[in-house]
Amino acid sequence: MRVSRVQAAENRQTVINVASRLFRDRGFDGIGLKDLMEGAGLTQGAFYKQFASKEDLAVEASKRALESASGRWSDAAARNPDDPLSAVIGFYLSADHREERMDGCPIVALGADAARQGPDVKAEFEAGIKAHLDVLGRFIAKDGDQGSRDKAMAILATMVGAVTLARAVNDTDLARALLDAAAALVREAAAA
Amino acid sequence: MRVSRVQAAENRQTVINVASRLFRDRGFDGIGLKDLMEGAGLTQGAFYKQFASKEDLAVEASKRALESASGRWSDAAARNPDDPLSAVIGFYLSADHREERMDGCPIVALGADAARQGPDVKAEFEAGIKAHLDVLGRFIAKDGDQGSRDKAMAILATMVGAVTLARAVNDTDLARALLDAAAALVREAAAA
DNA sequence: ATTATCTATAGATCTATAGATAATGC
DNA sequence: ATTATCTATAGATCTATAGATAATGC
Repeated sequence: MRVSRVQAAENRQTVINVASRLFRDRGFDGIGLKDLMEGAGLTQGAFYKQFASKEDLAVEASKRALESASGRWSDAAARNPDDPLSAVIGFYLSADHREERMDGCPIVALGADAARQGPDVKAEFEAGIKAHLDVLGRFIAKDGDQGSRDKAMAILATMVGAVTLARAVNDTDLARALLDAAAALVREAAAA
Repeated sequence: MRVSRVQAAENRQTVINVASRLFRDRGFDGIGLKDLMEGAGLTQGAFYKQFASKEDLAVEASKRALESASGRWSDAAARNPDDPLSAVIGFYLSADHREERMDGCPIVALGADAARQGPDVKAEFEAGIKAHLDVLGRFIAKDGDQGSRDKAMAILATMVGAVTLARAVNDTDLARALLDAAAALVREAAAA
């Protein structure tokens, strides 16, 4: 039954990856350790050799989800160096992103959950939000633009809020209008 | 043990009011029927004569919270007819609002939770979001302003996103900067 | 010898229901 | 007679722990 250290380390990573997706889909309180471990092909009993508590996993899973998310932003920007903002808007403020909670932005999926968690989870969100702001700041900054950090903060807020609103309504036309209106404001803010 | 119809109706309203606050504080999955009912001075056993299910209460509590929230917006606007936008920004994008999850905006506190709920909860969020947009649209509209609904959508997204971000971080200075940056963008958007 | 995972379980809590009680409302 | 609330409980699930197992790693 015992596996090698390498395998155990891999198992740990698999649990974190699974949790980063299932927490986004169902919330920190919406899924139990049994289902999380089974999602990684293990049983519940193996959990506590790998993690100190469910909250510990929430910290690791948040970190993983946020790093993946800011990575997606910089990848999209790198693939479209002429217009990185449009690249990010294109996937973030899209109907697809509205529908893919499990693989979408963790700030939208779990930001309100994080507000109810302890300082360790919030520390990961803080780092992840700063990483998003860094990516945004890099491509909206103009020569001698003092306020690009402030612009990045307002733009990130607009984008996170728009997807939150779009997901909270039934009407897909309203959802689309919310995303489009946010995209327009983001473009204005970046151009100003 | 039985109470009058009037008293029973009052009890129902109390449970809904308590739930509208406790759900915002802890999430739909973060609090059980026992604590909800005790918060209203009743026992768990009385629940199912009043509500069909926990989800049914989630629907009623969402409706109550959202109506109260859009009411707060129009009240603030009515008290400051010269500058209603500043009135709303003043309380919504404030440090106080960041800290009062339980009595604050339900779109921020429960929007991501609502995305995981059934269509009935989402219908209440949709109605509540539309009510917020109506209030906003009323005081940002200028003569012949075709895009005021779009502007209202983008502004609401910015405000909801900013409070979400501000609550997800530990650093209160960063939280303040996020709220202030959003306020600046909201003013620009409304003025444009 | 150590240990990652397994099965099994403790003890708490969850949603929901059943039956008793006591007051209302006819 | 009806019924809002109560106590009690069913049955499921939750987090966490204990002890067995079997493979690793020295």
